[in-house]
Amino acid sequence: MANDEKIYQKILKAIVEHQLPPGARLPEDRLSEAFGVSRTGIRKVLQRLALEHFVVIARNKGAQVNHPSEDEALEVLDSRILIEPQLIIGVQTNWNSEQSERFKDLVKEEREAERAGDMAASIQATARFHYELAQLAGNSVLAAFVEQLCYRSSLVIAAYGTRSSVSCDCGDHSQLLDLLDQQQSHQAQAWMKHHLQEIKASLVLTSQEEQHIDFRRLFS
Amino acid sequence: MANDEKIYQKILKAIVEHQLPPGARLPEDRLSEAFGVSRTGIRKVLQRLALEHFVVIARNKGAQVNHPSEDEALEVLDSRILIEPQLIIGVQTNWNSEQSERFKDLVKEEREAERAGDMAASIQATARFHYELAQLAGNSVLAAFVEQLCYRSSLVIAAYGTRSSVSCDCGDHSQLLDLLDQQQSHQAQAWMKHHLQEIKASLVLTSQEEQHIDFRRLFS
DNA sequence: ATAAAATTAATTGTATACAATATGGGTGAT
DNA sequence: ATCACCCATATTGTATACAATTAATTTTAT
Repeated sequence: MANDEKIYQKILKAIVEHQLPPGARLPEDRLSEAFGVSRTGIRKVLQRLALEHFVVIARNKGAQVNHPSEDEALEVLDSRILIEPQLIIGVQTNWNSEQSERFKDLVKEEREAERAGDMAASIQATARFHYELAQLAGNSVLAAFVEQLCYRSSLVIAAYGTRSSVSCDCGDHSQLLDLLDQQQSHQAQAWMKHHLQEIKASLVLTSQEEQHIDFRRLFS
Repeated sequence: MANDEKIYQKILKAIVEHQLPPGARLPEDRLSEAFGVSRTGIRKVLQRLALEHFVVIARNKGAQVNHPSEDEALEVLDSRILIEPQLIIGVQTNWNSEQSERFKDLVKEEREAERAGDMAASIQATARFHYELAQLAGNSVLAAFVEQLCYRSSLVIAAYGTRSSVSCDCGDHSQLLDLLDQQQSHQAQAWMKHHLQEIKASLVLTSQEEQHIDFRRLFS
């Protein structure tokens, strides 16, 4: 793998695993000495992360981890609700016992991470479950977009999520696998939609988070 | 607008309008002298175009306009078929006479460009119709993705399209506007799906384009 | 004359230097 | 004491220089 790519992966991992919280500044020279490359390589990575909405770059002010707005948070989840259930149709046609085993392993990983209290691993495993499923639908253009949306969801959860958002306790991913095993694609589709709506509903949007609080009203 | 952004827009325009055909090389120094900036700025733009699949960058070999594979071509269209009809629901709820007028103007632009034989303007207007419609659905995350898909479609048409792909002669966009005016959202949805399927069907996938031709068989 | 090898030219990859811009601290005036 | 202004510091923006790689051309040997 190219060196840039490695740096990109490491920073992205730190962001989606909530090691770098929304709003954290990412100064170029600090990163360049941390990774042992010049600012040139760091800039390249930061620009990419910015295009993918993981960081925001303000001119002459540098990059910081994106703190998604409430609108953005909802739109990311709504996008997944619109796309992922539709992909189940394609997933079902490519479903076989081999895939079934593979995804059962993934669920096992999720469970172990959650049991161990390893939130970072838990977040990664959950996202992987969703976007590897998307890949199975056979459209790599859509799968790449869903992958991005899954990672953006991790960022959304960092900003607005609760314990239940990450651990997905609206039921287990294994329920979906059972439905796929039984060829109940229509129910699997409904399950996916409901699952994502639960995640969306678990977000706490305070709706006044530093967006011009009306002090006059507050203190009179 | 930032200088980078202007250069990005110009190169992207040249690509989607088929001024720069698939496969065309994009040497950094040539571009840097053309735009009057150093290679640094050009590289930034090329990296972005690469992430968005408009160019491909081979290590130590530079950038060239992407020549989408047949798979990619079909997947781009399939993605639009999956998403855009769904967006019609949201479009209908935000539809009013003001929007109706705005889109009628856009269709007029399309017609004039086609009548004048200005293919570049025709391509631009057609793409705009689709992604401005997507914006009206109220989800800017999805709208941005659809915008990208529309531009990628222009590239797909450059590679595999026929006359009918660009001029969309499966009927006119104004038909959709009529359905929206009459609140026939379900039919509008069906129209959109059919419209995109027509574009997909108009592609000519020769299925042997320089992918290891069997010379022995050919000349014996 | 052909094919392999070596050299030259062209192009990209990376680091560094300098300029431009924003941020924070401090001085001075009111 | 407070506010405005200016300077110092830190950080990003852009250009350039040099290294590394690839492609092309010439040379040389068979």
